[in-house]
Amino acid sequence: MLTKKSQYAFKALTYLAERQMNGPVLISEISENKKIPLKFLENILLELKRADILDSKKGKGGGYFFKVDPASVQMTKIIRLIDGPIAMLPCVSLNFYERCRNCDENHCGLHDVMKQVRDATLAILENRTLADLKD
Amino acid sequence: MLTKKSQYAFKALTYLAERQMNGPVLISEISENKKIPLKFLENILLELKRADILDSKKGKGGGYFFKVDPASVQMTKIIRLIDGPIAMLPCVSLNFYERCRNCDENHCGLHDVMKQVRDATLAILENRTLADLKD
DNA sequence: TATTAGTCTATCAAAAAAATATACTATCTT
DNA sequence: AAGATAGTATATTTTTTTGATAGACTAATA
Repeated sequence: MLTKKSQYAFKALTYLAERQMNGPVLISEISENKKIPLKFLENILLELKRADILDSKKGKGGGYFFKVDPASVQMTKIIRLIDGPIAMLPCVSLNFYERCRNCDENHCGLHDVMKQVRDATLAILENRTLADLKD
Repeated sequence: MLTKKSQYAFKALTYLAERQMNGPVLISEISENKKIPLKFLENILLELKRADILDSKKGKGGGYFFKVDPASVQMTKIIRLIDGPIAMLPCVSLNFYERCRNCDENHCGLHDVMKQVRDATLAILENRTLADLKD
């Protein structure tokens, strides 16, 4: 399951993507429209800014906006940034790999199945970008 | 990510599947061999018994054993029993569905993608049973 | 220089996950 | 029938993660 945090992130990003042309968007506007707790949203947007996906401007007329083309950001990037691993087991994760104790990855049936699930999942998510998420 | 609890469940079930012929297996034997906290394992096995996957015998010569053919139990059954939903969003879950507020499922891009991920995942997991998990 | 709006860091609360404790019941052996 | 074996049933505790909030600070603009 995705956490609420990453769901909020996707909603906020979708909102921003749709308003690309209108210049910077206020955190408070996103918060109200998408029903996301303001302070929580601040943290999320900041994280997305630090990851160079968004940028922001302070003061009057300020707000958040995309630093890069939404179509260039894979969904996997957001999930991994906010939630962490996409795979169902640490020993099968590409970006957050951890070896599993008590079982040999070469002969572990669970490992094999979960690797297949991971690949099937990535095949879909890597072909989707933030531009594909219209609400 | 699967919880440790369901990972433990899979390990224990694999161990039991491999020892089908030898009669009932002690909880303590599984616990030691698979390095699963004994008391935690007791709860897990009990849950699997209540779900009619395992059965048990008390007293000397007792222990746990399969009630049904391991080949007849899909992996999805275990995951849903122990962890709950397989889907990445509640609004896309078949067995634990919850409607999402603040977005229309018919026009939500996130919804669509996650539905595809769910289907791809299930396509794999529904074709695997406990008999496929050799360690 | 006042106002606007994002930044930073810390903290808190609630929920979920992981583990443990304790008393009880059924079954087998002698 | 007694004693040992081994699962049953609940409850509690601890730890981690998630979700949310607070408050002081900084940059930009009019």
